[in-house]
Amino acid sequence: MAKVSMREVAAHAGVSIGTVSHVVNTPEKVSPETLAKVNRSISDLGFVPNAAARQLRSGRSSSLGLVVLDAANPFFASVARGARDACDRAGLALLLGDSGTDERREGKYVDLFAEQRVNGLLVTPAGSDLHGLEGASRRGTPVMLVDREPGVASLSSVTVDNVAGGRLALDHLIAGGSVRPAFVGGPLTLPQVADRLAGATLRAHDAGLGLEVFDSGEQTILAGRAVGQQIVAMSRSQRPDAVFCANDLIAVGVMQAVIMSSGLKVPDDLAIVGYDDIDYAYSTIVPLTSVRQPAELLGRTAVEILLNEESSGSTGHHNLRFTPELIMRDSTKAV
Amino acid sequence: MAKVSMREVAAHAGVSIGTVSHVVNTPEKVSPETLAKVNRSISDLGFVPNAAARQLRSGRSSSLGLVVLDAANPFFASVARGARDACDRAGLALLLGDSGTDERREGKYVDLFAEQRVNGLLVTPAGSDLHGLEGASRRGTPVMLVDREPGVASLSSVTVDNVAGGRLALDHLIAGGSVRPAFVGGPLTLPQVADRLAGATLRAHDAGLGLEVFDSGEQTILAGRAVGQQIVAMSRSQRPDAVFCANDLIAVGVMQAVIMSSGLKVPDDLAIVGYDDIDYAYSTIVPLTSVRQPAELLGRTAVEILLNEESSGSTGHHNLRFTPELIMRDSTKAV
DNA sequence: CCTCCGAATTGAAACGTTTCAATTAAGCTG
DNA sequence: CAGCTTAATTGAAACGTTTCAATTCGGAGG
Repeated sequence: MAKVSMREVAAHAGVSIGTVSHVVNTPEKVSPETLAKVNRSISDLGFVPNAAARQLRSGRSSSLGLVVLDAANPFFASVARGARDACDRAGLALLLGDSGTDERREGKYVDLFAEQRVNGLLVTPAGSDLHGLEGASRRGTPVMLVDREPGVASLSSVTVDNVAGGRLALDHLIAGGSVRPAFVGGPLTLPQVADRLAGATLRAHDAGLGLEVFDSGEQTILAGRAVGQQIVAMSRSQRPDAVFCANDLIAVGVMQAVIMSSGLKVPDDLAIVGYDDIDYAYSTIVPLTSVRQPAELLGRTAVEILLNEESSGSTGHHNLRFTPELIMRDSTKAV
Repeated sequence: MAKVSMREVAAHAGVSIGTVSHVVNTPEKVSPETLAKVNRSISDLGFVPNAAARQLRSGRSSSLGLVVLDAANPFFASVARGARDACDRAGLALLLGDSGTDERREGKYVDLFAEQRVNGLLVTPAGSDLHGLEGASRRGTPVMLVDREPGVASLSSVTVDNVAGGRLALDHLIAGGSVRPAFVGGPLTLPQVADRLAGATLRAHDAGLGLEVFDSGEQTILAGRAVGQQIVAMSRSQRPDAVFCANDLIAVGVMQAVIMSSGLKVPDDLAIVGYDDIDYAYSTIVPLTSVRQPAELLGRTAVEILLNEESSGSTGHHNLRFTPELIMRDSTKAV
């Protein structure tokens, strides 16, 4: 209870403070008897080292900060898991912040982590303004963008190619015989959504097809279901024969609408492709075909690059882009 | 880049270090001109206060630690959100640790947070052994159990009454006309699951009914679907007419199995009650009746009690138990 | 013109570690 | 047993803040 520092432990064990420090950090350089004696005092007194003092003196923090848009989103949960694994392996602690897509809160976490002198900062920015992050980087906290291209900003990043993902999805739908594909997603201002749509549009045009766009507004099951009901209500000749959804939750919603409708069947009347390949995708009524993003790998790699840049003291920036992969299941026709 | 401390700022602005500290912490006690001058130096030099030094000197950490079983589980995501809101309001930062139901990792986080001198620690313990937490508490880090009764351990806690929850679910099923209810859940060794089953069994017996138990092993959609297929395959006379699932994911799995089967309908042939009322429960094909736990409230209250005990310096322990609530939707028959 | 007051600023002492040069002890070698 | 070498321990100086008593300064009151 009463604060107990190395001073008290040293007094209790009859050694110097320096020796106590050695016992805690480099026990192999201490004689066995002293080691035992000091360790006994430590547990007798209930000594807990003070991280602040240690860090102040040594300069090391042995932790990393991660700021995500929404910790409850399965995609980010996976990213966080990958980052955590990489940190574990490097003996670092991972501090997690959830911005809730709020730029103000994001800034608060960035400042907090910078003051903690974390070894590095992984951020999926909520807004379009990256100046704050560039500032933090300039002030000495290495910053890495996750799932976001740096654009003109001079920052490192790890991303997944969203344009390629959109192309991949349309490839598959067209190969399956679709002549009237559509896109469901939103908000269309989100870089991730816009790029997926761009890739899909490109591929459709290549095949001489159009691509009708349904703006779902949000990326939720409910929003998807609303669009799905709209699609189901269309006349047979107007109705798309396949949809590419910007995210699995939207896809699940569309699927629900189709299945609830009396007559239509997935994939015969409407083929569906989702995005992210979240764990739940595998468990939908009709297992969902989806564009998989290597979420865990994204998190893991971000950490590894960060630590690498740091130890090599390299000044340049790394921008790594992964390629997504199509996971075929029953919600689309086999090729 | 080059380390810049208050010393450099003071030199650059031509004032003393103490004044710089005042500018940062109590700007109202500094003359306007000095304030402006120093603030300018701060941004010119890119000064970022060192949290370690501040904390070492002041003793305050202004942060709280939360260790959950699984950050990807929607229930814990809600708990974390509630805790975060309460922390925001108190001007504290929330540090999140994910034990992944691994006692070793949990211990690592507890130690880490204790060394950081967090103001308090919220933990949902992975194992049955609470001695480590009692130790941390004795050594000066206030500990609060979340969603776990302290048993003989002398710790504070915030929980939801699982026995009452089970009773509530069966109440509703029986009122809806069920004469052959069943329970689906697992592992049965998990305190939360065992208590829900106990409450349900009690209520069924009160009504002179039995309660068949299906052990799902895990709490996932897939595990639930497996049990569901088993139920669907039973003869009409053997088959339960209603199931109470220990968790919403299991319930979703059971529902999928029933809907995929040709003939059966929810709730007419099988009524289903879930547990947790996760956001997805509202979005299933047949909206799911569920026992709601006040997850956000749990997190928020845990933080508030912790801060309260601390400021009042009370030595006693508080054990608060919430009562769950039934949310009726279409997966059960209206009463 | 002297005194006294409040506001603004300063100086220096902690806070609890790590780290490294310096010291002591102890064991070998010849 | 003198002279070395190595291992174990010690002492003291940082690290970058906060905090508080002490100081300075410009007026207001007498």
